[in-house]
Amino acid sequence: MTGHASTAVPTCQYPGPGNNFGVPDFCNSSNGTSQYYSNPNRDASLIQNNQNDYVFPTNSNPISSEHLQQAYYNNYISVNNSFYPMPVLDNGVPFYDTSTSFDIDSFNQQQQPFASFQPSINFNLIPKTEVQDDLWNSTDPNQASSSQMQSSDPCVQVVQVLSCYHQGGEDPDFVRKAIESLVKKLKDKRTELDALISAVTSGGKEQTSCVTIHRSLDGRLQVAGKKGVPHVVYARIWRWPNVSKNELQKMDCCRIAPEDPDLICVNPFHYERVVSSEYRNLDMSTLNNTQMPVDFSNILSMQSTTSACPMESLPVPLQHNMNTMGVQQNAPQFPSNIGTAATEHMISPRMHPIQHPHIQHSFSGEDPSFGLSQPQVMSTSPAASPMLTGAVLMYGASQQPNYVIQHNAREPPKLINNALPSFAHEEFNNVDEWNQSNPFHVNDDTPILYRYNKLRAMIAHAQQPMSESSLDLPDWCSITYYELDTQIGETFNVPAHQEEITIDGGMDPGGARLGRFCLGALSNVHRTEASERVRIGIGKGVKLRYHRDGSVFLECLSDTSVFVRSNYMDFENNMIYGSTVHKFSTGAVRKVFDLSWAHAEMLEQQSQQQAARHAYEQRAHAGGRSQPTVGALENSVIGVDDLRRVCCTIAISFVKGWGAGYNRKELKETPCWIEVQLHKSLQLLNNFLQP
Amino acid sequence: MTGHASTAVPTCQYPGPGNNFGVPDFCNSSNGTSQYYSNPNRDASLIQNNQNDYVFPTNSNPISSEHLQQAYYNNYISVNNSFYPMPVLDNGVPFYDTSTSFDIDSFNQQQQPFASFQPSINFNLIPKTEVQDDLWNSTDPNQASSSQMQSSDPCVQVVQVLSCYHQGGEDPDFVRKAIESLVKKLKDKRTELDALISAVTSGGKEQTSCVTIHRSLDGRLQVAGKKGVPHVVYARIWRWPNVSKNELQKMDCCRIAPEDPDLICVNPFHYERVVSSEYRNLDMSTLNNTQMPVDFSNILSMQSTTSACPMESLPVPLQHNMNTMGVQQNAPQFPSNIGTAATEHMISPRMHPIQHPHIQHSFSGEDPSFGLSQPQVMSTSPAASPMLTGAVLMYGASQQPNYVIQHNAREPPKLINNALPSFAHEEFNNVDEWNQSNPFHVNDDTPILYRYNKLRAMIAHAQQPMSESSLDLPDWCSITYYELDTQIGETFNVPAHQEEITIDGGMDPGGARLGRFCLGALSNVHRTEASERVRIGIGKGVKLRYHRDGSVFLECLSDTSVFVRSNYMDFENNMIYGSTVHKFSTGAVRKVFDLSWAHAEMLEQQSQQQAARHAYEQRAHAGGRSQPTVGALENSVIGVDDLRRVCCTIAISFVKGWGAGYNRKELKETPCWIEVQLHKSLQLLNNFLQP
DNA sequence: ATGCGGGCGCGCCCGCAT
DNA sequence: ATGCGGGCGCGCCCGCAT
Ligand SMILES: [Zn+2]
Ligand SMILES: [Zn+2]
Repeated sequence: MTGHASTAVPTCQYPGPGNNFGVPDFCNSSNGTSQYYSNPNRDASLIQNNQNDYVFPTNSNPISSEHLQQAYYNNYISVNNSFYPMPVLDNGVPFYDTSTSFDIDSFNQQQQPFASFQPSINFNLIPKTEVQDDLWNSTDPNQASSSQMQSSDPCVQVVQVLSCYHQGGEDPDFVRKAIESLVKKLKDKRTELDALISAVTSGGKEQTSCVTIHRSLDGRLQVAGKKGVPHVVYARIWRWPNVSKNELQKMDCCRIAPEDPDLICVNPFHYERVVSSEYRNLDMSTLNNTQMPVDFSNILSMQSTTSACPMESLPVPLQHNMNTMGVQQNAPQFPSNIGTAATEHMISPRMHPIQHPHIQHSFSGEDPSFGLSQPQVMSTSPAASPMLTGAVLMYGASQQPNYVIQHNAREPPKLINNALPSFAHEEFNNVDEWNQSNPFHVNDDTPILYRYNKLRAMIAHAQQPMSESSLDLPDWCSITYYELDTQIGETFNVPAHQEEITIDGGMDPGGARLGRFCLGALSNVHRTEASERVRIGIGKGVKLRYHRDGSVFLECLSDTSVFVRSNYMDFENNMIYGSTVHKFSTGAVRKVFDLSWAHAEMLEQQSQQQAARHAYEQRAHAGGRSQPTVGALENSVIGVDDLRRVCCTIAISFVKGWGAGYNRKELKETPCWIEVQLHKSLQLLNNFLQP
Repeated sequence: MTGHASTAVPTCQYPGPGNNFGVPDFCNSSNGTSQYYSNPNRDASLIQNNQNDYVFPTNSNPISSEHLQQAYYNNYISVNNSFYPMPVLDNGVPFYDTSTSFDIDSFNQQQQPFASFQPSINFNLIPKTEVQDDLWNSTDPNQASSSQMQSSDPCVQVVQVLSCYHQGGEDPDFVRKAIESLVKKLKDKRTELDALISAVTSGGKEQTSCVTIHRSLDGRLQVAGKKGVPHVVYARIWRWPNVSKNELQKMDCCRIAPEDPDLICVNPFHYERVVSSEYRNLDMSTLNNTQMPVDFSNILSMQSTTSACPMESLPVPLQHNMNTMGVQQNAPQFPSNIGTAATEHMISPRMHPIQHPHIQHSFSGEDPSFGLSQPQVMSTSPAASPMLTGAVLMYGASQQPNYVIQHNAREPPKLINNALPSFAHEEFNNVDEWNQSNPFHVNDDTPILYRYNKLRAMIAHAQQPMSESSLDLPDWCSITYYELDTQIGETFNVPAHQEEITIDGGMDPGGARLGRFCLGALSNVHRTEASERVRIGIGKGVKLRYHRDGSVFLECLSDTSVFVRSNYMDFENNMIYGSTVHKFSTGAVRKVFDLSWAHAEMLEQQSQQQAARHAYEQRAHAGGRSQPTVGALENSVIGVDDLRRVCCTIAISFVKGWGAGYNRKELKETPCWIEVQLHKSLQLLNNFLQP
């Protein structure tokens, strides 16, 4: 990465001798009978350069140089608070900064090597977006329809430009056809087509007028044999790949009423994504059933952080049931190897630790995390397919956290970005502050925040998940003590009536009766020096308090800090699960678990998996051009051991932290730590896994 | 075959405990909201028996008992001069004879063994119609659409009845859906649906009113994704499987004008098949080109009747070109094994000799020859697929002829059916007389007569095929003499200027100069006694006269009869190629060859093969449910050695005949015979085979 | 020009879930 | 009831052959 100013690099490359990236002059159509753009001067915002140049309207809100500098880090230009791929420019001038003309020749000579006219770009940094390449260089005979559009047709150029901005997550063939269809519908409505181009290419930064198409009788359109609601289709293409109809709300700027019988506005920036109303009245009945308590000792015995493949220790039938969260029994045609395959493929870290929130490694152009400006990444494989719309936003079990949130007594949490080089460490008093200070602050546009808001809505409108049947559980949690990756001593069960438990460095082996789990009494012949030293520091340890609503609070009693893995706390702080270590200073008390959250998370996982299965079956049924691989499905579901770790456990390391900024990468490298298994949540999970 | 009266057996079998084959009562629909047949007494022609019986209108023209007796021979009922499969009846009453009721239960219990309730039928005689079975017992998931029709829906029963009468030659899935679609369109037009049922089940014997459906804007409908003209679609299903739009002409009885903008009549018996007008102005330019004469010695050297696989002696490239009549070079994706495979598979006889014109062995229900009442059968394989719509109607090279037409001097030809037992030998003065005497006389409904009429139209409107270039041929024919299956002596060439040639038993080896081919001069050390005796009987032999229009006349000069294979004469007498031996008595003179006919035949073969190739490619492209086999294609094309034999040769056996009624089955078993190769026709054939 | 054949989307229809 | 999703045919469109 060179230090001097450079331009962004697009995901779609237009090699060609021309210096500009342009749309051809619509006035010079060789087809005299075409009604398309036959008036040479109908729009004042158009500046005509020469007969082959189409000049985009000058962007009224040029991006500041500091924004461009930020964008420089990862070769993406940020527009409208989101990252977008930027078309190729070789004049050093950002695309939106001035009136830049597109050269038709650059479209027609894609065979020339890209480097020949882009010498200033370090090509090692250019993300290879294979799907995009397929889009343009496809030799698929199924794409014959696009060949009907002559390359001389200006529609084709517009389609190609608009295709550059699609957000991935859809079948490229579908995206192409959908854009082709839209452009065709707009070709006689020049103003609206211009509005669409401006909206999309500016990423919504420009205020644009409505882009309307005829509304069909049932409000759906069909593209490539697939039906969809128009504004949802195009919102998915250009804004949120996985948005659903219920989540889209018209903004005030849109002049077309939602109930307009003739027209529908498909301007993707005339809609905002909101929490779906479908969760307002969420049915939590699965929690209130009074079915007999089941034996979930198998789940309890799982050791996701210490076993290389914890699923292997389970009985085979349970593995099948568990790994796909009940999907298996509903889909007999489901590949039978999905169980173990998912466990192995999804949890293992596929991603290098990020170095800076703005210096993300970019993956496939189809990756839903593409352009995500949150300081967080997914555990998803970089080879993720376009199907990966319901991907799990979490760190894998052995991925190192990049953030620390410091929890001091009587102080708000403070975020420390340990992924930055030490001289650049940033500190924010809370996530909101961090967001506000972030020049690329996004609102609800990122998958993780959207997802968390959805969970909050579910939690807010759900009934109390603490049903009577949970009173049958003899213990509310069990605690396992580890030194490094080895369990020391027996798992310690905390009975339901003992709502407070202290885990300390004491030596009393009978402390259980007094609500104490004395780690000092546990012997380890292989104990390391580091563990010896840390055990001394445990001191008064920590206190866990169990509330009747199922929530758990943690208080640090020790003189030294404890470091906590609590995915509920990640959620509360809008951090991706597993991305953050929560540092508890002496006296700090925080809620480390919430049963409603856990239940909502399980419901959402189930929903995602059903959607993934549906998509898989759909594609498998459709056959032909985009046969999904099993891998695609694997990537979109979460293994049950992940779910168990996220939803049903808390881990506490004494004295020593882990992750970015610490010597130890993983929790299981810390000298002394405990994992708390929360039984009510495990029971919920188990109920989900029942047929 | 038992001697007592029996009922006909259908191609589709309805096992079930009920005694009747019926359509359920439409008045007792369980769905109260259905508008379908909700008026219990709207049509006086309906007689209600019980709530599950639908009584068909009594046929006003019951078939006479003698017709039924004829039908008894082959287990098919003849209606309207054609054979139709007859639904299962176990009460001994013909379906059309009285008001017979259908029992819904018989449809719903197809799992019971058929024999258990049809004990009076000799099941060895029942043709196994696999395609029909597939239609009813299909477990193809692609046919899920039909499952949407509940078995309680009376539409289903009507569809099933109507499906029984389809003529084969179409994709069964398509047929089913097409009938379903039609019945659905007619369900609110009770009178027209009744008319359709009457028309189809009576095979047109009943005069029926128009059956109309809405006419689409472009006049086409779509069924199972395939578009077609409605009346053509249903005419193909119920009358002529391979009919094309141009061949269908509205009859006077139809009340719907062809140009009616709203309605189209799909009553298949409101149309007649006529010779397509597209042959009226047939382009015979291929004959008039003045291209250089080509070497067709390869064709001349072929000995189709004596070589087991004559193609093998040809150079490989020519084999490829010849076997598929130019299809090969136009279809690079064509299976490369079609060449030799076609030669072997199509020519060998696959059929047992027929015993009686009305006692045909029935083949697949999809076979286009199904129900053919002409005293002729095809050389087509009995395993012919439904694709076989352009099948070759001819006897194979080694199939024995079943008929003799006696040609006496100054008398019209007289047909003798030697396939009948001797006590039942029938003699007719000509084919027309035979047809008139035939109670099942058909008009143009049989493929062979249709085809021949088409050829006649082509001949009538074609230019004279005798182009100037043919004058370049040094010889107008060559003659090969055989004893049994062995050629004796050298092939005898007849120069173009020598328009008459006599083949006699003389001994003059220099007779060629005088226009004589003296067979008596040819020696054979292995000569059999039979050949010795016959050679004595050759006497003055035969005289061939070549006319400038390319036709050839044969005169029998011998005191004994000669027996002639002349496919032109077959054509002239409406006999299937190879089905007939033409017996020439002394003094008889007949035209044995016509060049225009030969050329028309080649054109038609080419057309058929192109259609077959098109169909093959279409299905191969479509893939999925009805992938055609290479065999299906093989069956629809004729090998070039067949074409050479049919179009370019005449064979004459002295004294002894062959085929049914004679001791010798095949020509090559006769003691003394000659084959005449006609060079102009061979040149035409060769031109067809040029790329 | 005209017919012909095929691709594909909206309208219609239907089943399913809630 | 209502929404949702999907099947399938007619209308529209287009390319090709003649
Ligand atoms: Zn709008
Ligand atoms: Zn009619």
